Amino acid sequence: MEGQYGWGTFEDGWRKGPWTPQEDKLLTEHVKLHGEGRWNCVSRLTGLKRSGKSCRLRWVNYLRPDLKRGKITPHEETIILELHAKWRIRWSTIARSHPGRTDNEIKNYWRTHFKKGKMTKNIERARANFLKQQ
DNA sequence: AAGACAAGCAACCGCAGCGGA
DNA sequence: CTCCGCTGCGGTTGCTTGTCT
Repeated sequence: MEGQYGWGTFEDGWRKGPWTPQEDKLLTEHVKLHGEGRWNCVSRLTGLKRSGKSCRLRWVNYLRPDLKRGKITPHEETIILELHAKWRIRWSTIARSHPGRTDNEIKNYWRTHFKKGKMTKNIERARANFLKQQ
């Protein structure tokens, strides 16, 4: 298995950096077999040299079968704006209310599209709409 | 064609909360 | 009650890709 890890490095016995298709496969099979959770056991059970933290992140943000992937549509953007008006920076809560998208994805989208003063009017409008519905 | 810069995104880090021993 | 390990969350970093000059 040596030599196929790209630039990933080892630290304290754990591998870090980008995931390989082999690692993805191992993790996917593990979740299929044992379900989500018990992330700290994944390395022991599968032989993956990844921390539980890293495994959970990879699964939640990339491997989950119900993920939509692809670009965020204007409709989804509106939903995100409204949810943000409601929950502010509770990304995980927003993600749960918006199936198919991850908190990391929403957070990244927000930071690149809205944060730097861009589309402030839209954000305000969404917040006003939300408050009106209260 | 090539270098500089910006945007997008995957992944890591530190911390807090929770539950079991 | 306290300690410790595990999980989840929000913030941040840095690599990759696209665009501009």
